Amino acid sequence: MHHTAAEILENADIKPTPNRILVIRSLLAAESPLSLLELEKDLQTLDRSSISRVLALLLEHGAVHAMEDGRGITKYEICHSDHHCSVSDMHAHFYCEKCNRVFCFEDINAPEINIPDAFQVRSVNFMIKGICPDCRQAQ
Amino acid sequence: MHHTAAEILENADIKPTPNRILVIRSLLAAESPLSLLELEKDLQTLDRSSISRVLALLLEHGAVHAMEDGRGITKYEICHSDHHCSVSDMHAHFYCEKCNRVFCFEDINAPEINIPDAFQVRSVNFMIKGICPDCRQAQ
DNA sequence: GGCTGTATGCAATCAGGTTGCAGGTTTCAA
DNA sequence: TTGAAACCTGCAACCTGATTGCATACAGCC
Repeated sequence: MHHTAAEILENADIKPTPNRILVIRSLLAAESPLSLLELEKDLQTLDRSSISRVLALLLEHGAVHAMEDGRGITKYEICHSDHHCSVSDMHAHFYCEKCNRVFCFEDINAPEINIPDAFQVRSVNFMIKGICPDCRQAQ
Repeated sequence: MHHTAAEILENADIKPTPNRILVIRSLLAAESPLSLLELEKDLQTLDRSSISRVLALLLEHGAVHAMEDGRGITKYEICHSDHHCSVSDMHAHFYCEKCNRVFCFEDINAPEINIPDAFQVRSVNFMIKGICPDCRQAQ
């Protein structure tokens, strides 16, 4: 379950370069999914384009999940399932329209979907939007 | 259920200007949700900013739904429930990663979500991504 | 060592979308 | 009927998130 950055890269069959390790560490340390720009802020020594390319590679190899928050901004989180991110892994997320943070509800899976066989499902984005507890209190 | 553009505007308490009627007609005529740029292509006489402002107004008054497809692009569709778009109205959508179209599954509602009370839910985005029947066949 | 392919950083570019502003139209009261 | 206020629209400029082209740097390998 709890892998190091190097292990995650090895599992995904990606060469562990310094940049890639830094990006994964940052994602692991975050308590919620991060956007490209949040990663850039966190990893000040890396160029945005480098982070973007690392994320694209990680996505391609299934090492991270991507999801859109409520504003068309993509957020990334480490995929915790060991090898295959099946559709049923996808848990729900909550996007706070005030503070723009994304929360994971690991225990709320995306529901069984029963769509015509002719559609080939690859992933599911299940985003609940509203106001988070912190922001409600602060109002 | 099947309203005219003017009726939809009246229901939403919005003054029916020509641009607004054109935008709604275009959305009604489309068999799937449209993005701002798709609307612009469809309504060649209207400026993109005008369409954008119409969409913002319609959204504000609950006359349309907005959803993000798989690439951070917002798509819009007419809200078919007569007056109040409660969370439970939200049906699932399918985004085809090949042709970028969005399909509605009107009969698949977003599931009951059971998240802590402290979170105030406003809307739900339930997007299934993959390959649509047409594109599978064309492969 | 020298070659090849990959990684990286910088700058430029792109795309979707919004905003500022000026001109036009509607509304409505005097 | 006139005039003021509010609203609507189009154009251009801008903003922001993200990607691409290109030159350099590096790693792995013979």
